[in-house]
Amino acid sequence: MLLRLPDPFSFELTTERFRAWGPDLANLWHEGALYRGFDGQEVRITAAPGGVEVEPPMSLSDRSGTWHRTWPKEAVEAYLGGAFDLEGFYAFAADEPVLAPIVARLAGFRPPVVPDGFESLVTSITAQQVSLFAAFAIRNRLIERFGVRHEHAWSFPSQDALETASPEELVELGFSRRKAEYVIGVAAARLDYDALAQLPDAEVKAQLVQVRGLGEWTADWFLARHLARPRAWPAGDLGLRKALALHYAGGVDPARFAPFENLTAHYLLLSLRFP
DNA sequence: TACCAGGTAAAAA
DNA sequence: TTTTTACATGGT
Repeated sequence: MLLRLPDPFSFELTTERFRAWGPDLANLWHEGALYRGFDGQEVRITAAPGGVEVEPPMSLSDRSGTWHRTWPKEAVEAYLGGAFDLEGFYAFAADEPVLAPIVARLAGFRPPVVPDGFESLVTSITAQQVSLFAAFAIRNRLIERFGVRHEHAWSFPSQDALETASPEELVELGFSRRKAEYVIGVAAARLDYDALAQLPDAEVKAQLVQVRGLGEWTADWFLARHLARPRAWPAGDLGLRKALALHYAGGVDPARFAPFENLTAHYLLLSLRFP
């Protein structure tokens, strides 16, 4: 079925993240298609005029036991960054000397959204301190060991699976002992992700950084990549700092990018990989 | 071989 | 209170 996405939309740029550091088993790019599990079922997403083609429809039964053919339209739309205000951002960026050529070159890029809060946090922990090549390698081994396999992609490991893992098992996959404890601790913490999604940015951060292993950088990326908050700004991110140093010698106040900090960060980072 | 890479908590000063 | 250190892997 065709899922329309707000124009402009570039499937190639939006899915680039899932190929940039090698395969991503939870968001698997294979022969021009993107595979991802939604509610335990694998969906295949391909480029199509005006949006993307999504298949197969999912089979669900309602309370009366009747079977319906349906599909996770809202989930896939959110996953592909459908909620971002690209039109507003492009109007804003047109008057900004650095951003104007970048958004022109990367037109249609919608930052993909991590559909699951727990997955977002654990993925960030794997990326703390190490290169993204190393992070993806370790995360893929975590997914193969504790996730659920579909035809192509895997569903990310559940909180149950990782809470009952031992630190030693995660160390075998390449986690440091301390990061293994972070992951298991976050699983055991059973954060109320629905409740977090209702809170303002600052309160989400305040709650997350109470959890061992979740610092400001991780909380900022949770706001940016999972909750898709427009004002999220991962100020401590090494890649973002590199992009800013490249374009704004002498420094820049992020307030300059308000209220599009999240999209600005994503476009600056992607521009490093599309110079 | 070193060194760096989309951090964080805990120890030491 | 501020500064320093340990951490483990993958690429260059």
